[in-house]
Formats: sequence, C-alpha cells, structure tokens
Amino acid sequence: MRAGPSQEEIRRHNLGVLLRSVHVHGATSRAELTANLGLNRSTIGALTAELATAGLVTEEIPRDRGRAGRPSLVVRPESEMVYVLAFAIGVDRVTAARVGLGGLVLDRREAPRAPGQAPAEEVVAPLVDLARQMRDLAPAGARHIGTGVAVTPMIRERDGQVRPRAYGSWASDPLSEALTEAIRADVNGDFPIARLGTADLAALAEHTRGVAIGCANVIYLHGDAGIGGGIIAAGRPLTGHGGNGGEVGHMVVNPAGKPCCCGSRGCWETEIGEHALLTAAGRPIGGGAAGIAAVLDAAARGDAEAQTAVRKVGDWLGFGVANLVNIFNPEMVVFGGTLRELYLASAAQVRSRLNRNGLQAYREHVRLRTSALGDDAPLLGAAELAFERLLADPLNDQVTELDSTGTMTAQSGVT
Amino acid sequence: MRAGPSQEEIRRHNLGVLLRSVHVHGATSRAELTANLGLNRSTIGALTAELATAGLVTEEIPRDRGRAGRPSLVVRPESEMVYVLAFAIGVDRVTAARVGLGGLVLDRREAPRAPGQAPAEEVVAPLVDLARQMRDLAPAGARHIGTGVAVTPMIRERDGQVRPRAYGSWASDPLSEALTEAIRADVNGDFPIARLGTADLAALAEHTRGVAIGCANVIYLHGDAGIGGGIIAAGRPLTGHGGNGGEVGHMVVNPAGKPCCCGSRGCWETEIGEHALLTAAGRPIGGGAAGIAAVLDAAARGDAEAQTAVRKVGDWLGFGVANLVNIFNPEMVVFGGTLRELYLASAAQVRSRLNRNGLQAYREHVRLRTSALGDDAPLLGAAELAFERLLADPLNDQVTELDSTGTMTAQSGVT
DNA sequence: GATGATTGTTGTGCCCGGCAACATATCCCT
DNA sequence: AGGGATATGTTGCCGGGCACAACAATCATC
Repeated sequence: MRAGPSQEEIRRHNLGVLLRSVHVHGATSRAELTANLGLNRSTIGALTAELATAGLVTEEIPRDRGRAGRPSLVVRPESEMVYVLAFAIGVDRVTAARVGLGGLVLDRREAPRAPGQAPAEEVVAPLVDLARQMRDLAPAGARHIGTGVAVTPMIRERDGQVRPRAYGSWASDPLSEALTEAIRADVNGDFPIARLGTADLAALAEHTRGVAIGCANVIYLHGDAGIGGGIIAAGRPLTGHGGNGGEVGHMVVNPAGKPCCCGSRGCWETEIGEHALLTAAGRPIGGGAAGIAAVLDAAARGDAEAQTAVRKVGDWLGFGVANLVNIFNPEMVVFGGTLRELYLASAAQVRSRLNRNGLQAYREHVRLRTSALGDDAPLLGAAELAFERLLADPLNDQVTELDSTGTMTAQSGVT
Repeated sequence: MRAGPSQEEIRRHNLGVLLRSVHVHGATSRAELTANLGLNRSTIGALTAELATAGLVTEEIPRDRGRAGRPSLVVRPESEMVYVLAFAIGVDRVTAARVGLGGLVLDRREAPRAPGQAPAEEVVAPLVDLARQMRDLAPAGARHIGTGVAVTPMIRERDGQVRPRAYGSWASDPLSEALTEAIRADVNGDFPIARLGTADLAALAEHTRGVAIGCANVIYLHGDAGIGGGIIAAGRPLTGHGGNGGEVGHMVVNPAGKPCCCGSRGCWETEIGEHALLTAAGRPIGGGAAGIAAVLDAAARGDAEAQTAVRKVGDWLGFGVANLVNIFNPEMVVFGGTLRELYLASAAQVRSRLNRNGLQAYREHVRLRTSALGDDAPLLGAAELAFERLLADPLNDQVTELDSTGTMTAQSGVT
C-alpha cells in the first residue's frame, strides 16, 4: 500500500531515468532521448541541464550530422569524472576496478587471494591497497560516488568446498564485512557500501550489459568453488526474504547423492561443482579453475576417463537446468564462471537432459548461453550495484527508500 | 527504461491506492487514510469525493466515536453495487462467485463438472448458467466491473492425471478459452477477462486475504489432480516468460522415479499427487479429493498401509519444499487444495525433510502454513485478479499499461 | 542564398498535492 | 449546561512539474 511520487520525486525519478539511459545505452542525442523517454523537448532540456550542472553528463555538438535540421546535442555520461569502485573476492584472487559512469572500466587490478584459512583481514588487505592505488590515480576532481562488493562465500580450508551461507545474509558475511570496514575507513566516503552475492551480481551485469540484455526473466548460473545462482524475474533481481537470494546450488538433485557441506546430500553443487568433476575424473582436488580446465582439456583430447566425467557432470548440469526452467519458465539461462567452460564441453548432455526433463513449452523457447562478460561479470555487477544509488536519485546523495505508503505526494520533498 | 507517471497518472494512481486500501483492509476512516497513505487531509478529501461520485465508495459518519474531536468520515467500499464475477474450474466441479468490492462474497454457486473427456463447451455451459443467475440476482444498478477465471489444466481421461501445460500459456488453454468466449458473449461487458492458473490465483488470494498477508515472499502449493505452485516474490506474483508462471509440479525430485505424463520422470507431481498417494496406499485410482481424504483418514485410524503411504508421500512433499525453500528463501510456504490435508497428516515428515535438506538459515525462518481460504482460494484469487483493472485506474475503464519509456509526464492523459 | 526540416529555448498554462486558516463536531471537565 | 480542548473536514492559495506553442538556431538541399 503506497501512493506514488511527489512532483519532486517525479523530477528525481525522471532525472534518474535519463541518467540511467545514458549510463546503460551510452551517449544519446537529446532528440533520441525525447523519443525514448516520452518527455517533451523542453523537459529533456531542463533535465539534461540539471544533470550537466551536477557534473554527471556533458552535452556536445555531434560531429557527423548527415540529416537536415538543427543537430541534436549528444548527452554523454561523465565517464572519467564520476566513478565507482567495485570489488570481487574470487576463489583464488581478489579483483578491484574503478568503473566510470556509463560502465567504462577505467582501471582494473587484481591480486592473489590469501589462502582459505587466512583471517579475513589478510584477504582484505590487498584489496584495500588496490583501492587506494586506483583512487590516487583518478584524475583531480573525479568523484567517487559509490562502492560495490561481490560477496563470495568463504572457502573451507580442508577440501576447498564452499561453506554454505549459514549466516543468512550477505551483509553479515565475515569477509565482506571486513572489506566493507576497511574500505569505509580508508577509501570510501560516507555513503553506504552495497553488497550482494557473486552470482546475483553477475546476473545483474549480464542482464544490463551482457548476453541477457532485454531478457526480463533470466537464470544466471555461476560456477566457482560452489555453484551460485542469480535470478532476474520480471526485469528485477529476485531476492528472497531479507534481500538474500536463494541458493540454487543447494537444490537437491540427487537424493541418493553424496553428502554436501551444507548438511544435506546430493545438492546440485556436489554433483556439478569443481569437487565433483575432479573426483569423477580421478584427479586430485584443488587447483580451482585450472583444475577444471585441465579435465575439460583432457576430455577434448580424447581422455576417456575425463570424457566420462564431463558427460556425467554435464548430465547433472542439464538436470538442474531443466528443473529451474520448469520452476521459473525463463527466457534465458546463462552459464558463467567455471560453468561456462563446463557447459561448452557438455552442451549435448545439457540439451539432452533438458529435452528429457524440461516441459516442452518451456524448453522450446529457453535460450542457453554463456556469459558474455566472462570472469569479470561479478565485478561489473558490483559496479552496477554501486551506481544504483546515484541512478535512483542523481542529485541527492541520500539513500532513497520507497515511501512505505505508496502514495504520490507533491512538495513532500527532502528537507 | 521508463519515466514516471504524469500528474494525471499520479491522480489515478492515488485514487487506485486509496480504493485498494479500502478494498483490502475494509472500511477506513479518512483520518486513518491520511496517516496510512501519507497524503494531506485535503487531498484525501478530494480523492474520496471523486471515488464517491464514481459510486465506488460511500462516506459515513461513524457510530462509535469514543475519542475527542470531530469524528472522521468512514470510507466504505460499495460492496453491493460494484462487483466482479469469478470462475474456477476444479477437478470435479465448477464454481462461480459474485464478489463485491472489498472482497465480500455476495453470491457463490457450484455445479458438478462434466467428466474429463467432455468437450470444453459442455464443461463451460453450467458455469455460464451460474453466471447468468448471479448477474440477474444482482441489485438494480449494480455494476459488473470485471471477470476473472482460474484456469486448471485439463484432465486426462484415462487415469485422471493432469495434462501438462504444453500449450504454454494460460490464455491459450482450451477450457478457459471456451469459458472466456461464452462469458464474453452472454454475460460480460466489453472489458477483458483476466485469466491465470489456479495455484497462482490461490497464492494471490492467500497473499491478499489469507495466511500470507504481509509476507512479501511466499510459495503457495496447490494440490489438485496435479500439483501447482504460485509464487509471490517481493510482493508480486512471479510470472515467467510471457506471463505464464513456472510449474513446480514438474520439478524432478526423483530421477529414478516413475514416468510422468509430461514425458519426464520422477516429477514432484508423480511423487506427491493424488495418483501417487492412492497407489502407495494400494487403493484404486480416482475419487479425487475424497480418495485422498479416505487414505488420510485410514492412516489416522491406524491403517498401516495407509500410514506408510502418507509417510512416503509426505517425505517427498518435504523434499520438494526443501528444494523450493533453498531456491527462493521465502518467508512462508502455504499448502492448499488437497495438499492442505496431506500436509497436516504428514507435517512431521515434511519438517524432518526440510531439516535434512533445507539450508539452515532458510529453514529456520520459513513458516509452513495451511491455506486459510480453503478450497475457495482460487476462486477468490480470480476475483482479486478481476478487480485489478479497477484498482489500477478507478475512474477509467480502459486497461492501463505501464508506459514503456518509464518517464513521468504531465498532462499526457488519456485522450 | 532561399527553403524546408529538425531541434533547442523560452514563456505560458494546467494540474496536482501541500499548507494554513477557518469551520465543524465531539469529548471532557466544571 | 456550557466552555475549552481536541480532532477533523473544507476552502482558498501556492509551488512545482511537465506539456504546449511560438520563436530561434542550425543544417541539408536545390
């Protein structure tokens, strides 16, 4: 139950829509914006002027004119001067990026990750270093307007398996908490640091700038040490209770399967995770993405044991995909992280399983794709998440929460 | 990418929010509305005046005053004069209701359903009769402002199993199509007839007026001849591609299970459906809800074979619930239709399975509940769906679609 | 260089909701 | 019974948002 925006909120919303448009689609002429957003020329002019004054966009006279008539000013996001910092803690390395408005990666650095049993501070320290370096290299006057963190579950020392998110919330994940604290103290301004799971952010990135552009219903599957899933439903990230998405990796696909670190058994993760592939191929555990790549490589070269392992794991991959397709009826399933290569190596099994277990109407229109952004998807998703605050309210650095009542009011503006 | 509402849309939206508020929460004083919606007294006054003029609400001086100060006028939905027709095609019977604004069931009738192999027209005919009777009994001047239909998959003649939704869309379901045509011709006005799946509508009803009020993330499971699921995510019904929800009933829970009518095997539906329970209990197939009740009854009385069957089926029920909980992280799971009794009879198995296969953080906060609206949930959901059009735009009978651009405009009103 | 086409700019007006002052209705206390 | 306190409806006015139209600016074409 809530009413709509006040007139001031309309203004803010429209500013946000305009800024988001140039952020996502790149530089756009005012004439196109007028057509795309359905606002009057005069309104578009007022909005862009406001954004330009705020230093968020520039307006330029276009080079190539071509058509008759007065050339329309091109609105371009201030990619160099307005940026966010994005962080991702991977299994074997940590990455950080400075990303400009418009999605331009201005700087990107990575460092090896301290081993699994290292205290959180030790994992976080190099990231803070990277952040400082990037911040210091930013041009004078550039504004840091947000920070995003892709949270990866901790890794169990013993066997490299992923610890399930027993803590329940991304915000209370110890690693990301330590990172947040360090960043807040050393690099960040006062604004909040946005956190979300790796797979959720990769899904967001693929939805915004990757293969899933324009797809309202997407399931993104991320292979890592474990299996994560990010779901976009009706164009929005699907978050369960408390804003923490589900865990498709712990969907039980094989009731007779091996025990999982979560206490259950036969979880999807135990059947298609790194551990499962390596074990099936008779290889030692560990090695991360390289270990998986080695098995896939061996299979491609004709190694029978590896081929059998890939087929088996691919079969379970397809099985889980079929289940998710039946449950969600998505337009696209995207394979990212280590699942990208695994899918490519076992596409036949996956399709076959989907045909066997997926509902006909659903499997016929669902498209299976691999990540377009590759390993940087979570990082780029973290950047997109960090931009959200600005895009929701370009002129006000305060966090905008939706009015709980839902009514639209006029002049109920920020004091 | 779209901007927000025009000023006129603000007005419409606020009218809708106000009307929805009294529709869902019942008669409310203007003072409370002022507080709840966050609008000014004068604005609330103007809005209620407009709705009263349109014949959608009445304003009354309250009886019991109690507090000091001028008593606030009570805004009451015009339950008797503004109504929708709702239809539900069940497995063994068809039901129809006339539901007034505010959710008041003004009239409710049912008729036996023609057997499974009957042509669609034959199934639909009694419903149209009921609709005519109800319409004719409505008071003079009462306005029929919408029609909703709960679509149930067709039933296979041979063994009573549900035909999967191979057609892909509710709108193209043959039965509901026939019903829609008949209603449109004989009873309905010009406005569109809203259709959605039984489980989706029951979920909507439970979310609006049942056990799941206030729960933003709900999974509703409906037992029938098959198993359907309706999912509310972030307060909105989850619809997959093309507006057709997923089919949790065809999630494969038992890769080694029996073949399902959908072509797959070991679908949840085959493990916990009517067919499965009756077979496990060594009873003849058929009988619908009564057959299930008989088994549950026998189990309650100590019949060992029935108890074993209930335990087994309850185990699979819990298994599927655990999977869905892991995938969605909902706040509540609601059991409706025949699953209501089944869950009550096997709650121990369900909880035990959930504890074994559900992630700790999720299973700890998820609440398992039975339907509060009982067998009428789909019917009431259909009514709610039918009201949507009015609530989205109380003064205009045109269908309001969201502007594709997303910008907010002023005076871009309906022509 | 004139014309047509397209777009930016400016001033005006409509509409919406907030706001404040006033009117109204009830309760409570003496 | 009457007056003050309290709460709410009502009315007139105002600010802000966007549409609209007229005008100015710029470009292609002939």
